[in-house]
Amino acid sequence: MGRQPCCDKVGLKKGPWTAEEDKKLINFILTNGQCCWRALPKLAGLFPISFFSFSFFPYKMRESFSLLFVINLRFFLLLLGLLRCGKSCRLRWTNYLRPDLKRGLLSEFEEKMVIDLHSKLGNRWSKIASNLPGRTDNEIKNHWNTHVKKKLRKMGIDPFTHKPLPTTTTIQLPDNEQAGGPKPTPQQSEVADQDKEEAVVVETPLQSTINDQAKDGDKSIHAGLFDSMEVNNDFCIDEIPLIEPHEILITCENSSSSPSSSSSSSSSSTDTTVGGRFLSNLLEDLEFATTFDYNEIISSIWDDDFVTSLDLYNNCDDNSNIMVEPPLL
DNA sequence: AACAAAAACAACCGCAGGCAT
DNA sequence: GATGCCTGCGGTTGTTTTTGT
Repeated sequence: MGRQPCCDKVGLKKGPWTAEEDKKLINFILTNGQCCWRALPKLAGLFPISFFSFSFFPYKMRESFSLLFVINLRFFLLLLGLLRCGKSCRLRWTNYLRPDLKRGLLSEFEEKMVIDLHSKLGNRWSKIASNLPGRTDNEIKNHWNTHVKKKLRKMGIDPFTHKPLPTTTTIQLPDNEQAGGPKPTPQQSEVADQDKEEAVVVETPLQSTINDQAKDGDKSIHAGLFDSMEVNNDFCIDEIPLIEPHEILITCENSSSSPSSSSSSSSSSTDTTVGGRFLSNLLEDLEFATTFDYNEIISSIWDDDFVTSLDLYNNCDDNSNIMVEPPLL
């Protein structure tokens, strides 16, 4: 009895993500949190939030002192779902779109930490990444394979054993690399065993230094790291080129909605309300939506007028008619 | 300028482990 | 304990970008 594939691959898209796909994925996760990845592609196609609700936008505020509200009835029609498998969505989010990601090359300090941790943990990239906030296992793995290995070899250090290379040998790939990675050293095996016993923290010399810093106050390990490295931990939107800040649709509901109903959007997908309806109900409309022209729907929703009015409202201090829901991460 | 090779990076694949039934 | 599902992990591949000729 074989294991089921993670998804039905027929008709699913592969390869690089488009800005539109990113937009859908970000909008969905920011408003609904991360629910089960397998179901996400279908749900993410349901355009976010104020579904069939009335959105009130101040209109012509500059031309007239009388506040004119235009009922912006937007049929946030169900768009086609993301044609990606859940696994692909998860990878895209965790490796590229997550707001807390740092991007760009690893700093010298981070690189040293990676080397240090690799000497203890081997190729367990996720464990290594967990010690480097804002970095993903994939990123570290790639950096290791493209930069660090070469650098260590140049320095005469075997990147697998972390011991000095024999001086007379020419640089060549060790057998274990070609066979798919190093076998753990006794030291690494020991660490692996420790891990099995549950949450044993491997403290490297570098981490010890950080811990010492942390002891001076309430700062966490990572806070100490960040302080010493002058790292900006803010969501650096200009480092995520595909999505402009204003393109991220923020949940907006009118004042008649209670805060509690809004906050419920972080609950499970089956309970999540979207504009007063349940997602499960929305799913039923999927076939209805597919009868519309996809591009037409996209353009109608993301037209300049709409984005401008949304920005205007979000920047308004007196948001008496609107509630902006913070991203749920 | 054109092409090839190398490097860098993003994404995919298959497996393993955890959990619920 | 067996089975099925979901998620996370690590290795690998494919694509894009950069560099060299």
